[in-house]
Amino acid sequence: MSMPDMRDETLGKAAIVLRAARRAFLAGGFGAVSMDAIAREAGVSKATVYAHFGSKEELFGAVVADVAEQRFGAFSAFELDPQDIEASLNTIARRFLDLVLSPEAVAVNRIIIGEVTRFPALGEVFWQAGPERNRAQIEEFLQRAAEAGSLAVADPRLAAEQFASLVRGEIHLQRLFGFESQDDPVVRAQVAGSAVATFLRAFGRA
Amino acid sequence: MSMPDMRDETLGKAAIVLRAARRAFLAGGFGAVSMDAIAREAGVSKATVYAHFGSKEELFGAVVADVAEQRFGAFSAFELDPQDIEASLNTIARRFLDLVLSPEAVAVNRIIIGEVTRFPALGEVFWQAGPERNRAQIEEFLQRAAEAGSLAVADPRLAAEQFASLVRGEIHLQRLFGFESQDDPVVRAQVAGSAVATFLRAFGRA
DNA sequence: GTCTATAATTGGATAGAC
DNA sequence: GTCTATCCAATTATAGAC
Repeated sequence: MSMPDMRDETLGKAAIVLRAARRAFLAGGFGAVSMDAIAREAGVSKATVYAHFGSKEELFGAVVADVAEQRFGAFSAFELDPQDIEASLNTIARRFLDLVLSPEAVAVNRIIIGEVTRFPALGEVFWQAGPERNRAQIEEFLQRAAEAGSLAVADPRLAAEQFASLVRGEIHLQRLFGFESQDDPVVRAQVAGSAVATFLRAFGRA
Repeated sequence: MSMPDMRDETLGKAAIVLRAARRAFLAGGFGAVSMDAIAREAGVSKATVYAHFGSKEELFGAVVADVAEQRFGAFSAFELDPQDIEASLNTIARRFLDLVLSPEAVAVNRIIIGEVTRFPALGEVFWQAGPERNRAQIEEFLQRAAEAGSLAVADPRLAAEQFASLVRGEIHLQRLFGFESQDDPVVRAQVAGSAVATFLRAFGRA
């Protein structure tokens, strides 16, 4: 349970530690962050950290679970109109891109990918919480659009995957590789627009 | 300089250490591998390791440079016929997919992404050595295909990015997240084929 | 250059008082 | 539950002999 709006004073020590650990791990990864550093940043002793979390691995797992519980993937497409197909796809593309390029999402992705060898369970958990939810949302909309006759989509699941891949494009991978450039909204809108244009050439009705 | 075919006896100690470090880092990442382990695996003393590489960071950087130098990205598309567009695109897609899904490529990607916060320079180096080369190869072919009248591509660079994104698809990200499933060639051929089909619907002439 | 042995430090984890 | 103080193992790095 994450309580981002509460002041430290009203939080239990466990929550304070968890919050500090989250900041630290997201910023530095697993290996580069020590329990000493977390305790220091939380303003408690290391013994207190261990009173609530049995080990560094356990604390790390709790952080990941906490982040995942915030429903990273959840962006909705339910209210969008399948008739106005180009505008709706553009909206979806922008929401999706803003989500996957957000600093916190990038940080979490980096950590999971970097530590999945050491913590094999994390990959699946996070895939379900993130990309899988996103794909489901997109698929739902494409299904509706196909039924409304706005798109020629035979396999909505595959089309949703391809749409997501097109929108993510190179920029997502670049971000994972540490490129901080191209952060301006203009580039994002352009990337999203190009992806939608290509998708519509492949699956559009007109 | 990587000399993968040479026996240990003919290699200098530096090369032996580098090779052992490469195996170790690729298997376990940076944080989980100790200099002791590398020295042991190389069959030399730790002092010898430090005689050739000043620090763990420096050794890690040398490994990354060594891997990058093998031209990870280099797959060629020069000999493919732009007239037989579908077959050629399928060949490109398969080569590209086989490359990015190869265990070594996945391992390197994981490490770079996981450690880019600690080693900011690595990201750019590897991007140039990998994805950028691939994109250039694809772009060159699309350019030729456009000139031959096989494709309706206005912006070859953008089209190459979109082609690469479509082919990589979800499966690449899944692999980075640790999914070892779907490794059979049938799935790969199917993924590549779907990507090419969608790409051709968007950019094909017929 | 290479080894053995060891220094120096870090970092995960705990004991014991309150 | 929380703190101070500490233990202990692992790890980076180096000294000194050959």
